[in-house]
Amino acid sequence: MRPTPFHAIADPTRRQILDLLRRGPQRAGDLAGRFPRISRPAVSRHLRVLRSSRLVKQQRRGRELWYQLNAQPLSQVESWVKEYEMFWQDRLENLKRSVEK
Amino acid sequence: MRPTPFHAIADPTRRQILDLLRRGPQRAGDLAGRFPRISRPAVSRHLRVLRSSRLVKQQRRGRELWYQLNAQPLSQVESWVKEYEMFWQDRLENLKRSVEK
DNA sequence: ATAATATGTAACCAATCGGTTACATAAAGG
DNA sequence: CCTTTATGTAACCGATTGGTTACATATTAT
Repeated sequence: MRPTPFHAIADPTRRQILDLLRRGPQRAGDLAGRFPRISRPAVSRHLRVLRSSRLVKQQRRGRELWYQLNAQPLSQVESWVKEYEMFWQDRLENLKRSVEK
Repeated sequence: MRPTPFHAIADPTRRQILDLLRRGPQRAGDLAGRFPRISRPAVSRHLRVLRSSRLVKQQRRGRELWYQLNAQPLSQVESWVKEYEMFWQDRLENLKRSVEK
């Protein structure tokens, strides 16, 4: 079962990993090094979730594994959230809508 | 502990509840009625999660409880995702960025 | 008062999650 | 070859999740 991007970004560590990858591809070990409080295998498993939801791609280079951001699936999240924009952009409009009902 | 909006929208049923509430306030029972496959108490607990992450507000009207969308916390999700827009909008740019590194 | 209606909560359960330590695998270096 | 380095996986564990059924509470109707 492929986790939805909604599920993948629910975890704060996974969001942080994606944030790090915006600066460019990184090795698995480098990423793990950024999280002093959790073990390398834990990060490795977060990477697996991100991989299976297609948010990152991996590429072997010798014995190193480089992870690269693939933001595409996030467009699904954006388009969902976008439908809610009008509801917080002005509250008057929101209120009006409710009253009309 | 207040769940983040990221966590709240990770569950598909909760997203659907929010979708329903875009059309206007609804009673707890009406919402539950929209989900034939899961029990009313289950929906009630999803509502509790949404409540504690401030995505809905409730209002008593006699013996009915009306739920209303409060989209505000979703702006947090939107602004996070927004930072990734450029990464899927054109892949050439994305590729260039990687190569520069 | 009593019953009916609308809704939340408690107790329980199996599945999933996120972490750990120990082990497996694969490539590079001496 | 054997060792080191980089990384994933397995087994295990306690906490959380999402569902269920049974019960509690509050408000309206008879």
